[in-house]
Amino acid sequence: MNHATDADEAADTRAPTLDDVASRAGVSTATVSRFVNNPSVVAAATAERIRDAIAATGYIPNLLAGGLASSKSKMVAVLIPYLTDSIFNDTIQAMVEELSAAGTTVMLGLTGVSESRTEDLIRAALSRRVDAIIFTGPVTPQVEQMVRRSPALFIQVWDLPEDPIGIAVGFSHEAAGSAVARFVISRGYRRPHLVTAKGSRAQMRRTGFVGAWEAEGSGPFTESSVEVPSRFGHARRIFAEIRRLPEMPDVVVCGSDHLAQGVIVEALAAGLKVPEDIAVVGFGNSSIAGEMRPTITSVEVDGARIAREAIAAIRRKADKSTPPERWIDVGFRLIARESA
Amino acid sequence: MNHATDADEAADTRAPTLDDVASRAGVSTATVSRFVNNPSVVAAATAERIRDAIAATGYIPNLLAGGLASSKSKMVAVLIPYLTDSIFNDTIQAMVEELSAAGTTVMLGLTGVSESRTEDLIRAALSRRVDAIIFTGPVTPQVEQMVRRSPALFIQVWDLPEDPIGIAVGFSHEAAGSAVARFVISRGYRRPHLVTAKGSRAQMRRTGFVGAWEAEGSGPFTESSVEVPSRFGHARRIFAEIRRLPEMPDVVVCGSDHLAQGVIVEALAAGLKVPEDIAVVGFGNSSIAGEMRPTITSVEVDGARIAREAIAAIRRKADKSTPPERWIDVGFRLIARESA
DNA sequence: CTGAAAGCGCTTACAG
DNA sequence: CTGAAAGCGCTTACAG
Repeated sequence: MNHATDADEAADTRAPTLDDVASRAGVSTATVSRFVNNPSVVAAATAERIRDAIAATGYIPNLLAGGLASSKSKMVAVLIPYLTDSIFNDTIQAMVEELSAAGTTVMLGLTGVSESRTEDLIRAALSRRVDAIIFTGPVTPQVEQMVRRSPALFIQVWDLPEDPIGIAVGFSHEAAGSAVARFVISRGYRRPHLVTAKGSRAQMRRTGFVGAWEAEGSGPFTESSVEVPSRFGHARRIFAEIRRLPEMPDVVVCGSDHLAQGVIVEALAAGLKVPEDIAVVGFGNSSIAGEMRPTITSVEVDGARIAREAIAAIRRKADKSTPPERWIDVGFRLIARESA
Repeated sequence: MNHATDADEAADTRAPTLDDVASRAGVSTATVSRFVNNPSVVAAATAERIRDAIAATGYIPNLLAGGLASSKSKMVAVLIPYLTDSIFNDTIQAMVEELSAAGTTVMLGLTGVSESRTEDLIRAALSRRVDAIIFTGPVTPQVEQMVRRSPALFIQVWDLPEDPIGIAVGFSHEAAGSAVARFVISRGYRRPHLVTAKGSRAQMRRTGFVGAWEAEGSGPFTESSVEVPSRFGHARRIFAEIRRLPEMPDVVVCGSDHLAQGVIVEALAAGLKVPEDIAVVGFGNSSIAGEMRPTITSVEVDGARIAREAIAAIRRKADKSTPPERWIDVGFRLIARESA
C-alpha cells in the first residue's frame, strides 16, 4: 500500500473525491461532475476554479461510481482466441489503440478454443456492464442468450455471419477464397495444395477456393489441415506431407502468412526455389509478408478500418442516432508479390 | 439495443438485480451477496434457493456497484508498448490467461513509445480503481507520482529496476547480455556484430555483453541499432550494413528472435550458410526460435513464471499477508541451437 | 449556468 | 447463519 507522502492537502490516506474538489472550488458536486464530463457547459470562471481544485487535490474520477450512476461504463470488451501468432494481431492492435484514443477502456479476454472460457469472459464483460463486446469467435447458444438479454452492443468482427446478434464488421471469407483461386488460375498454376486451419472461417475460405477452382474445371488439388492457432512451426510437417505427394504441387495456398513463411523456409531449406519450383500464397498481409524473402503474395484485410467501423458503431449507439447497419463489409485485397 | 425476448420473468427491460434474486429466494440482499462472493458461508438449504433464483432470473452481478461498495475492483491493468512483433507476447499471453483464470478482469493498454499516452492509460487504470498495474516501460515522474498516491499495486515486469515503486518481477538484462557474450566466446567466435534496439533494456543487455566481451580482452566488435519495436523487416537494412563492413562478422547477436529470423533469411538469400559462414543469436525464445531452419540459439525468459509471480503478489496484497518482496528474479536460460 | 437531492446496485460492520 | 441499514462516489432530471 502506497501512501501519499507529499500530499499538499490534509494528510488523509483516502483518494480525493468529487466532494473534496467541489468544496475546495466552492461549487456543488453537480457542477464539478459536469465540468469533468463536458467542460463547455460550465461558466469559464467556474471552470477555472474547478480546474485548479482538481490540480491541487490530484483528483482522479472514480469510474466505478460514475459508471454505476450513469449506466455507461465507457469500457469495451475485446475477445479474441490468442495473442500470439494470431492473424488478428494487426486488427487488435488498431482496435485497442483507437478505443483508447477515444477514451474507452479495453477489457481483453483470450478465449482460446474453449467454449466455457468464452462464456466466462462474456459473463465477466457483462458484469462490468461494458458498452460493447467485440467478438471474433463462433457464438454458442449460451453466449447468444446472455448477450441478447444485455444492453451491450455485440460486434462480431473479421467475419460476416448470416444473422449477426448485433452487428458484424468484416468481409466474406468465401469471396476471399474464390479470389485466391482465380489469382492462382490466372497465374497459370495447375496443382494447388491447400493448407487449411480447423477454424470455421478458414473452412469458409477453403469452400470459396474450391468452388471457384472447380467452376473453372481446373483439375485436381491436394490439401492438408493444421490446428489453430496456425503457426510458423506447423510448416515443417506440412512440407513433409507435400514431399510425400505422388506429384508435387506448383503452389501452396496457406491460411496465414506465418504458415506461408514457414513453408517458404522449408522449401528453401530443401533446396527448392520459390516461386520457380513451388509458389506460396499467404493470408492476412501481416508485416512479414512484405518483408520476407521472397516477399509473400497475400490477402490484405484492413484491420484499422474494422477497428474504426466498430468504434463508429459504438458511438452511434451511444448517441442513440441512426441505428447501425447490421453488416459492414470492409472487403479485402489480394496483393501479388514475389512468392506466387 | 437488444431486448430480452424470451424472458421467463416479468418482461421488464432492465437487468435483474440482487434485490430481484433476494426477493425471489426469500432472503435478504446481504445473504445473496454473501452467496455470490463466498458460497460456503451460507447454509446449504439457503444456497440452494439462491442458486435457483439466480438461474431463474439470469442474474449477472454488477461489478461496478460491487467494486464501488467494496473498493476492490478485481481488475488489473496490463500496460505494454505493442501487441505486434513484441518480445513480450508470450509473457502477456500467459499473464492474461492466468489473470482471467483467477477471475480477474484484464484492462489492456498499449503505451507505444509515447509518455503522454502512458500517463493517460495510468490515469484510466486508476479511474477504474484497478487492484494492480502491470507495467513494462520506463517510469516518468508523472507516472510515479500518480501511482504512489494510489493504493494500486504497481508491478514492473520483465526487468529489475534499482528502486521499484512497488515490486519488480523480471531478470537482469545486463546478466543476460554477459551470458550471451560468454557463450559467443566459448563457441570461439571472434568478431561479433551486435544489433541493439533503442529501448533501455536492450541497452542494458548491450552493456552486459560489451562488459563481458572486453573483460576477456576479446578484440573489436561492430554494431547496428534498430528502432523499437524491432521487427523481422529491419533485418534487411541490418544485413546490408553488415555486408558493407570491411570485415564480415562471424556472429550476429540480435535483440529479438524476429530480428534473428530476418537476419537468417537475408543471409540465406545472399547464399551464405548459417552458422558456417555467419552465426546468429536471438533473444526471447519465442516459438519461432525452435521452429526456424536453422533453429535459433536464444535466451529463454519464463514468461508464464513472470505472470504467476505477479499474480501471486497481487493475491498476497489482497490477503494483507506477508508483504511481497520488492524484487523477484525469474532468471533466464541460454538455449544453444543450430544457428550459433 | 448552477444546486439540492434522489438514486445507481452493491458490500459490510453490527447486531442478533 | 442471517437481516436491517448505512454508505461507496458518482450522475442527472428537476427546479431555479
